[in-house]
Amino acid sequence: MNMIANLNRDITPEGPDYETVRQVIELITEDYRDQPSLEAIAARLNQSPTQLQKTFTRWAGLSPKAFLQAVTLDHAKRLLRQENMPLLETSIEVGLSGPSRLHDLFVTHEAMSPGEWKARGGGLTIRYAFHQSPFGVALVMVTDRGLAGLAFSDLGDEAACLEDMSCRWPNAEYVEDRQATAPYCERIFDPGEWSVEQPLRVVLIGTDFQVRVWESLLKIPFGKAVTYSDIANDIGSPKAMRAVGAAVGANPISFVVPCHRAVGKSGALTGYHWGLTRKRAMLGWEAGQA
DNA sequence: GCCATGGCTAGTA
DNA sequence: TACTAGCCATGGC
Repeated sequence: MNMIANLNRDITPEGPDYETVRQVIELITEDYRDQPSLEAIAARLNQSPTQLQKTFTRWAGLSPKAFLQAVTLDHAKRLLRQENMPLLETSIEVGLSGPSRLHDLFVTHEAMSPGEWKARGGGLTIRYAFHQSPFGVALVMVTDRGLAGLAFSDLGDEAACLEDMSCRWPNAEYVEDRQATAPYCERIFDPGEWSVEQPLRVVLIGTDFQVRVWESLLKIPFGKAVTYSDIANDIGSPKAMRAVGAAVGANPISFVVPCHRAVGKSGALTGYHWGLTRKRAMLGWEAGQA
């Protein structure tokens, strides 16, 4: 698995490849009509084309051109069409009864009781810290029951990011604690650490409906995509696709609960709480690991 | 009233 | 044909 090496390099502070990647995707997205050449992009970023090519390929496992193709409408449509059936079969048992193979990052999850949800985090101690990740700065939040939150931020926006997350559970007590969060962060972004024996523990804090949607998201395999209405079908409310969209958007544990794998029926990416650019990056990166 | 939806229609090139 | 803008039913917040 070459992605292990990729990730380790990215997590070190001196390997902020994501920043370069982000700018490339952004540029291409803005100017996609005139399909800027590698030379043109490199010039805009003040880098040599070969250097840019190398950085990008190291990060994504894909050349910039191939990466771009992986994030286009056509590709997303193909993903949806060929795989539509087996993706969300409700065969997987979810719940507290031990590790389920929920997408490739093995996860056990438990949901908060309605009472705990209503308390808006009251009585809960949440430890958090910012870490480097392949997708920019990551805010990791844990409780003693497991991972509760994962968010992303660009450099300099950490405060807003923390604010965004902490107002979801306003009554919780927040403690900055790198010691507590670091092991989670390493597990999540290092696929070598993904194992059935020691699944990642996550706590889903949300309404009943939201938790059902998030459980459904956990069933989407790595590198695949489903539509919002697929999810609506899966949870038994086929007409609630719009509500599903809202619930997907409220997912507090991005990446681990793969909300970036939900796209519109047309294959359009529609939205992403942490920025469409980041959604593209995640989808393209996953395509490159196959 | 909001919505990270989706389906339908009518108007363009 | 093919793409777009507009309209609205929908369900959970």
